[in-house]
Amino acid sequence: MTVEPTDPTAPAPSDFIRDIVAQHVAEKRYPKIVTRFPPEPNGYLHIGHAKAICINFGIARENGGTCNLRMDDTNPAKEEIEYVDAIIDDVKWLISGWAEHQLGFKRKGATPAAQIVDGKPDYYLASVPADAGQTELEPFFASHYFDQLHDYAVELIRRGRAYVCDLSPKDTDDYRGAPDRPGKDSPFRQRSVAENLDLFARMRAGEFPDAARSLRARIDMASPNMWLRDPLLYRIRHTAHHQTGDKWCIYPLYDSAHCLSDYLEGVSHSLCSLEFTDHRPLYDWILEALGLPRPLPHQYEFSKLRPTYMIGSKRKLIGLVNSGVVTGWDDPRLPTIRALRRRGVPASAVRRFAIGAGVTKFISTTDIAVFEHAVREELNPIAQRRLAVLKPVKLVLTNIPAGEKLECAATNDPQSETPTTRTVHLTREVYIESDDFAEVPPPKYFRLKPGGEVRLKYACIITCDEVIKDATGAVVELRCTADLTTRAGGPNVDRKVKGTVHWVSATECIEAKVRLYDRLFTVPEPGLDDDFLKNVNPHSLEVVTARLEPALKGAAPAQYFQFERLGYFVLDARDATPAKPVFNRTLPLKDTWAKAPGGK
RNA sequence: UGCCUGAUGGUGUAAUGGUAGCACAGGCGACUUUGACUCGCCUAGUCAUGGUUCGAAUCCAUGUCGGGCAGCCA
Repeated sequence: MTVEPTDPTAPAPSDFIRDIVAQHVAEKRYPKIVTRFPPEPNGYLHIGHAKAICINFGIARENGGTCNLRMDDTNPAKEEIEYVDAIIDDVKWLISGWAEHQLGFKRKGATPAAQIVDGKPDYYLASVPADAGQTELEPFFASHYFDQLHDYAVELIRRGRAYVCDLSPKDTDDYRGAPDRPGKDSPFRQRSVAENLDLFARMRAGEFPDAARSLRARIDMASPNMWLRDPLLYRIRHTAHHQTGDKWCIYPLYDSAHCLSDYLEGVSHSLCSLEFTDHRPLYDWILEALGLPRPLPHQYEFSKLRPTYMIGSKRKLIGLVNSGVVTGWDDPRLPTIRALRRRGVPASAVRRFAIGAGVTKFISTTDIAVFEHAVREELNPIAQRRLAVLKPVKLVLTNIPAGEKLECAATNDPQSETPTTRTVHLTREVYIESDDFAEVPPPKYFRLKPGGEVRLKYACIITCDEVIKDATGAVVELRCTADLTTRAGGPNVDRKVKGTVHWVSATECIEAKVRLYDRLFTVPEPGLDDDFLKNVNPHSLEVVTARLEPALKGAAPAQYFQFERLGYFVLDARDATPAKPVFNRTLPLKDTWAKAPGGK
């Protein structure tokens, strides 16, 4: 797909959902296109969520609409406030520069307001742009609708569409039947409206212990769709909620809360992943049963984004963190948004990848190479070039006196239309990459070898005269001659040699810890195996002490660098200090040589 | 042996009854003071079988294979 996700003027890529939205826009079915991104605050966002974010915000963006960020927090037992801030932060980062004007928040503390529409009572909570700024804003919370949700539940009872059921959880299961076997009616199904109203009020008042009773929709215990077999709407949970404290001891379930939350916010298109397909008839049933006055939202499902070599399952992610395989939720090897960000992946690259994967109902796995391509595609034009040597070997230019500094102009941004340069100093002693020298070179090796020539990038051509080894036979020093006539401005600057090699001055460089990350797993689909920990790549992290050119001393977090011929790097925002820089390798450069028979 | 849902090169995706295209990956070559980038060329596909039609990836039927659903999780 040839989209430019970062270009705000780019035409929207078409897919089956966008086609539907376009049709609704054409027929003016809704006053405004409103989508939503509804994470449950019980974990961190990951690359899979990025797809949902891109679809929901993308469709809002393309239709002059809004996408509400809503915490789907109807289960106090599982959710924690700690995740809320992280989610907000991740979403804002991901849409920044692309769809931040679409982000819908609400005034702090706001709840849906009662209104009359077409003579009917109604509740509505409008969004305000998150970038409006004048007032204190917050995301939406399903828990902030508990009053209205409760009123809707009461209305369902009044309409004879819901009842209080005294069946235990175990009996409820038994009565439900199985996919190929109809369930049977609860003995409490025919209670009177008055009795149901009374019982539900007493549930709310806290008269019954957890799970003693529940509120159920009265639909059809013989439905082939399990979710229509009198699904639970409310359960009793004597648990405090991070938003509502101990105000409630009954909490709505996903199915009763989600559709109504969408409605309350004026959502037009509720876009979610495939596993909710079976819930859609229930989503529609609840909204229709209530006879609501405004246009109803509708749900459409798409398949998740599953890149190879990554895992999306919350449980497995927790397993990685708790087992100590990774250092935390933002460990750069993880597919969480925080981790990707720390690793040096720009938000635009996450978007490019997520959008490029397309929107379908086909359950697919996306080659991680597509992700890596998207990252390089975004980084190549913007990353500042620098020289760094990861695994140094000393090289002495015997014809340059100690103390002499030869100025060389190094290009910062070769992809720019107006490239700029900085100065690096060529000195008598430099470091080059140990990979760039071979005493017995493989075929087609055009780096440095005994008696061979190579260009020190931005400097000059050198010849290797002598190889010095230690007692164990390891190469400790290369003694070379520099041909200064091949420097920029020199008479032989245009002399060609096959190989060009990066280097840093041994006397001017700085030391830094550099983390070389590789994919976390050794198999493309680690999630397939329940014992996925055994597929962890033991070499997913290598830490080296590298030598960097002095310009890197002033590096700031979120500055993207390309260490020439090596890859893309960023300062580690968490562990680096001014005195002790730490860099993370985002990705290595593509390396055709490494794939060649002689290469590595 | 229930309901829902899907199937296009190795991977992902487009073609909405009219030339099966794009991207990634892979291969070859050009360029190169990054074995990067860029550029050129190449490899490779409609799940199967019937049917409708002048014409089918697309519509119909049957089959095969994949995924989801039996939480008081979302």
